[in-house]
Amino acid sequence: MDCTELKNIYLFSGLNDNDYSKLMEICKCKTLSKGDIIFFDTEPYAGFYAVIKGLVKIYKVSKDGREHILHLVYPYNTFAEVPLLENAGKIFSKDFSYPANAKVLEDDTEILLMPARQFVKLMQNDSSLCLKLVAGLSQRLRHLNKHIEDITLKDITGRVANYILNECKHNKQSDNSLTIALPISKNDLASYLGTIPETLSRTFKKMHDDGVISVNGKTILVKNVNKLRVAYL
Amino acid sequence: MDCTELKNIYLFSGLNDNDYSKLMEICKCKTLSKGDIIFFDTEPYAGFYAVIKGLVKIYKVSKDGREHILHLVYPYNTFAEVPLLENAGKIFSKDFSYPANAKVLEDDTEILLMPARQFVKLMQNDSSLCLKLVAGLSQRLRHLNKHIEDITLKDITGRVANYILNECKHNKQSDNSLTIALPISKNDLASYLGTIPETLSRTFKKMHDDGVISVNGKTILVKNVNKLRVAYL
DNA sequence: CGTAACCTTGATTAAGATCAATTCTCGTGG
DNA sequence: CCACGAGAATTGATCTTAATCAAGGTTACG
Repeated sequence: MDCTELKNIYLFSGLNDNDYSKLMEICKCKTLSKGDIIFFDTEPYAGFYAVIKGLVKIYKVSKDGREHILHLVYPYNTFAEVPLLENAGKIFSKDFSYPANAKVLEDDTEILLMPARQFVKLMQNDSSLCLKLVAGLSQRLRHLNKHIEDITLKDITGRVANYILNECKHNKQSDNSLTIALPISKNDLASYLGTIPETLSRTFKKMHDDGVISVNGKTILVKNVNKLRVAYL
Repeated sequence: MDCTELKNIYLFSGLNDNDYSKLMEICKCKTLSKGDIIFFDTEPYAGFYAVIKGLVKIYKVSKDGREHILHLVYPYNTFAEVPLLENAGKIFSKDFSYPANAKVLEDDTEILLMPARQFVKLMQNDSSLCLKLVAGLSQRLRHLNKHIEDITLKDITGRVANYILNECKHNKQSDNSLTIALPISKNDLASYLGTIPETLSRTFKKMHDDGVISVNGKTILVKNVNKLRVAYL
């Protein structure tokens, strides 16, 4: 792996070359397969990660075994920074564990590990890196706030419509009809939206019957973006 | 107001005196009454706030008028930092608006405004402040993650039990029976827990019938902490 | 006092979860 | 290349939870 990948990581974008070479020195690259566990929420904290290629899910399991996905981590995003950054100012202890579970969703997923102690040192001596972190964390906070809003203020149909509309933003084509490809299984999507596969399936069906979308495997053809927005959201 | 109050703000704790006097220079103090609006989510962003005394709620309103409380801000906590910090690195634009609504819940609430532009300058030239921000933001991120976990993985009874148990932590007394005072109306508590007053009332009633708690106005007598944990959570 | 906001209680309804049964899809080994 | 089996997805029937609707009761405060 070369420095280019580091530069693409949003949390690190716009740093100078000196910073990058320092980061290069301390990070460790791994290639993983679908289904691999990166960490459990019981494991001692070793550092945070960045996804270079592939897809990772961060999830929690409730007492009765139900799983809820907190984040889907796409390339060039980082995860599990919080325990590190929250305690960087203080003496760093070994008692921390990861805040959730992380599992790989695609084959040939490449991740970078940033070991905790070394990264803290770097951060404390580098104010531009520090400013970057402030910005990156704030962005994450905003996303999380949005997520809470979505799951508390919208019903399932609204959440699904919202999800589809967001996906549309990324790959915009002709204005009133386009296709999106689900990056995850419908099971996982259901969990991410705070529901179960059966309900998601029924919701898709209802939208299909309303003539708004048409679903084929992991491909969704959005027939009427406007109606999607107006009718459900 | 004196510097002591600034030092008590968690986001700023442990800075040196030079930092405090600089912060003092730029911040503005206000005293507000119950029901006052601090900002709406439509207003242009002016800076972030710290609560010195009293209580503030941060909330969103859904399309059909339902309100959901995202945070309750207690003294020495800050709110609305995200838009500022997220964009500190870039040129600061005036197009931002606040991410949610903020309303005062108690009379004689004192808040501090940190004007955006001035604070950004300060932050960019002060690495210890910057490190503090990283830690503070991370903590917030953790709280939010916890909140998501709570509202997605637990039913209402579980959320209420969870809330009570958390309050118990703060004012711990004898181990198996104690009282807590609700800092907010039951309406607001319901909204914070992602439900409505009727359901909250019924949940309290059920817990009372089970002999676990006893509610009198804003005072809750927890009769059996253990049962609360084991039976509902 | 009197009025408004807050709280409680009951009856009803609706949304979504659960349970159960099939079908579909796809990767693997014969 | 086909067959098999496992996981994924769909569908239907039923049940549970919590929201809604409606009506009193209580509290706080001018």
